[in-house]
Amino acid sequence: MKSADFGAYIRAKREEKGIPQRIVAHRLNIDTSTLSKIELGERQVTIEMIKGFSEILETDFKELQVKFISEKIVNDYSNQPFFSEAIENVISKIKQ
Amino acid sequence: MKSADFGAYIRAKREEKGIPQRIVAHRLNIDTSTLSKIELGERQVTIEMIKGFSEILETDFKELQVKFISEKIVNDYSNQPFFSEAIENVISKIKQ
DNA sequence: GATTTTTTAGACAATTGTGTCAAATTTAAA
DNA sequence: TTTAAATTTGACACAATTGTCTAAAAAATC
Repeated sequence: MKSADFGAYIRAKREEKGIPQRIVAHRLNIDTSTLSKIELGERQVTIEMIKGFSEILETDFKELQVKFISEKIVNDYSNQPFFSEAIENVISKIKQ
Repeated sequence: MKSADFGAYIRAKREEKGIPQRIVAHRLNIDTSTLSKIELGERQVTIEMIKGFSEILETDFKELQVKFISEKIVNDYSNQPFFSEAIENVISKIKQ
């Protein structure tokens, strides 16, 4: 599961705002070491962290949540046969 | 991650055909103990197993694959805020 | 250039999930 | 009902992943 994508995105946002890892890590109750690894793609971002990231990085929660979930799904399954059919099937399930 | 759903489905198909776990397990190179736990939802079905299941249970691969992936996605994320938006976003990514 | 701050790296223990084995239990067949 | 087959259970070793700690390295500040 490569996907340093999201971690890199977080880093970009953080540097944009000029906030050190120390501050973000504190908000998330994690070590700076862990955050560093997250940004480098060596640790997973969990969905529970998204709200915290959006708040401390002043990024729209909806946007970040959508980005996180959709990238995760694509990373996990897009190379699988019948991926698009599976997504269509998800939509069918939602609409019920 | 409850989701005994897929395991139960496998079991139903297997019993429909009257095939003992022993046979299916052998085809998948796993222990009957592992298969039992899979059917009971105590072990995960991996996507690598789907092809084998479809062959030994004489079930359409596409159908099983779609069922597996879509159920996994729904189980993992459907209770998250902006889930449907995330799925729409996946579709956007696919179409590129 | 020295000092402080930030970031990274590596080692580690803790946690979690895996498949297998052997034995127990349940089910089916004789 | 015995016997045999099928299924389940629990203990276990093994692997993968996690977050933290300490110290090193890199970057920024003075």
